[in-house]
Amino acid sequence: MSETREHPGADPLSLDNQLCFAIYAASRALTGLYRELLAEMDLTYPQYLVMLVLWEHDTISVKDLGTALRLDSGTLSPLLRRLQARGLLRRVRGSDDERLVHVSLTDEGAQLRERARDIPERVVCSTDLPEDRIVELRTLLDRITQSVGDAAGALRAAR
Amino acid sequence: MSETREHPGADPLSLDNQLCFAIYAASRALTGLYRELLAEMDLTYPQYLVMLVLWEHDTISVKDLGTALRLDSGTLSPLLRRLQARGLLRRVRGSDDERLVHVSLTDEGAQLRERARDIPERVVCSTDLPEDRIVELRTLLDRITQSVGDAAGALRAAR
DNA sequence: AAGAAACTGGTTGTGCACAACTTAATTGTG
DNA sequence: CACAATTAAGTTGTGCACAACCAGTTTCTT
Repeated sequence: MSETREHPGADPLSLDNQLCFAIYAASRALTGLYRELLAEMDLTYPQYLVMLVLWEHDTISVKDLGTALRLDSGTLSPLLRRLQARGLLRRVRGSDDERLVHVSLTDEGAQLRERARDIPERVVCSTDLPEDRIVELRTLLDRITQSVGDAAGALRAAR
Repeated sequence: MSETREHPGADPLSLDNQLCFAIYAASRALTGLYRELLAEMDLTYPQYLVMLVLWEHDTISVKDLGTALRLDSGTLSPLLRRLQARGLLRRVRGSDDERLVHVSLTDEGAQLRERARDIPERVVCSTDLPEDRIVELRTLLDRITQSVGDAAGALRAAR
């Protein structure tokens, strides 16, 4: 086996490293695309995800939001604070259970939905994959997220 | 069906949102697994990627490193500084072209390779996917990274 | 009822990512 | 040669992501 290489991008990494890097690279590429698509609305991709959930639920606790997006309060708190500062949502401490904070849309936040309507289609076109491939891909990725999350959790527990 | 829904048959999240979120979630899950596996070496996943490249190349410019990992100097500069501070690598300004900085392994950095040997296998086991599925997945992801990167670049150029 | 345990959300600190800008070196062109 | 354009790396600023820790509530046990 020759070690000759002139292009650093073409070096052999083992199979799993290739896969992990592919997921990592695809995630960043996708975030970059959303950056362009969301620029006019001045939203980041994680902020857009929060808005997607709110457009469906209208009101939800920080905890449930974190469960849905698999993000903890250390990520969500400042993100929600920024969206609140922009007037897109409200946060009110629960009266029944004061540990809960309920997040809900303002009118402005609800209206933003219209401006975001065409984003899903634009993204799916940019992926340049037929629908059956997309479904296949998502299935495999969900499996990985599940099993890898379990494995990481097991390691964490054993630590 | 207790919820008022203005969209009768619509999915909670459209297909592309599911795919993008799946990639985003898988990427974070994988990073979390690497966090556990790399904890004893005190490396982050991006740092591990840099070390992987260096274990292959031994010496490489910051520019080529950025090309290989698709990261810019704003990300790499502080990351490399931290690895250098730990004594894992050196950075020397080029003598021929003084704009270039050449990154190379110290003995300690090279030795770390042994301790990282079993990580690829442990990760591939945690994914719980057969090899053919992994290859398939990587192929689809590479296609997405390519086309989405192109689309984002086109939007960026048109801005 | 009283204390222990669990839960929710928040803060702080570290480390990516990336845009925008700066500095210094090299290259291209007249 | 002069000098504009380009390139490489670094700096600064913003925003995730997550660990670790904290404060206030609730809930479980005794």
